[in-house]
Amino acid sequence: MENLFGITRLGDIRYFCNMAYEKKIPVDMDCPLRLTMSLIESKWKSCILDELRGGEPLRPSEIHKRLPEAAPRVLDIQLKELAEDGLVAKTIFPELPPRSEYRLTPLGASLLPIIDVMLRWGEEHMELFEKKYARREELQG
Amino acid sequence: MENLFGITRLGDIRYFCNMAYEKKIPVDMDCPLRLTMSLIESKWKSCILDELRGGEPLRPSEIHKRLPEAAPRVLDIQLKELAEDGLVAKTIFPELPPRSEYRLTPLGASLLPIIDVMLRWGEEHMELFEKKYARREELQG
DNA sequence: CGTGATACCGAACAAATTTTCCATACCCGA
DNA sequence: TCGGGTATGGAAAATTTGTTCGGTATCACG
Repeated sequence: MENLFGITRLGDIRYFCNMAYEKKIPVDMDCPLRLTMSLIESKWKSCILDELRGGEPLRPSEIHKRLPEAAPRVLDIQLKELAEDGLVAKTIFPELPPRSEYRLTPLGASLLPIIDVMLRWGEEHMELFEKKYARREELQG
Repeated sequence: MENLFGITRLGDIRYFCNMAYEKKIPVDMDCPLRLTMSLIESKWKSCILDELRGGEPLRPSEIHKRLPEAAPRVLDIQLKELAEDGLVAKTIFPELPPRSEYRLTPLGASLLPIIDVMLRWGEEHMELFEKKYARREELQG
């Protein structure tokens, strides 16, 4: 009935991914699809994984530069969540000014085929959606 | 500066998917990854596509039965969005009591490889996340 | 006549996510 | 000293998404 934590029962197993936000509704991980989606569905996570695909570690400032449309605060949060979920590893160097690096873990790298196929699908169908949806040229940016 | 429709410029191309909700921030479809994600990232869309994968059309009531944990209202909304995005086709039969069917379009079917790879990844890593995340046995449902 | 199934939608509310602004603390160069 | 870059986080507002309840309408069954 209620959706409060511990009361709603969505499945036999209760997990809480994405701990940067305190959730009241547990992620239902009985469903493999929803498990996978829950790890990558936030706005910029798939893009972050794509930026890290090469294997070389990236500093947060570099990730910000490569995804300039993302609010820096969101990238911070999503990097933290990706790290908590074990998809990226963070290395902090005890230096000043501060320096840190994020790189894909093997678990995160195992998601790359998913990123690949989504990327290809998007490239192949981008033109279709350009035509499909109304273009709002009258609004000047 | 502002995020109001028509003011914020996120890219050269402005689209508004998921028209069941009026959005103020346009979906940035310059990025192929975000285009693909925007079509399937809602809570139950990937599951709906998975249910329709066989090719045979399903009635809404049947989809509700197969996804009992989803709120019926959400399935209605997401089916509508999937139809608006061209991923499923809806057939309305002029009968009483009312009858309708949803089936995958070729465009929607072209997403199935993505669903497949996400489903397999989830199945292969479900056990890992069962161990990884705290089990909340003390809360009885 | 009352109940239930069918499909769908409005509206208010709850929850989750993103955005925005500000703050910490240190270093470097002008 | 002032401004900029570095990494990170609090906090509140804005936005998006999901939930819940109730309503429309018609038919069939008991």
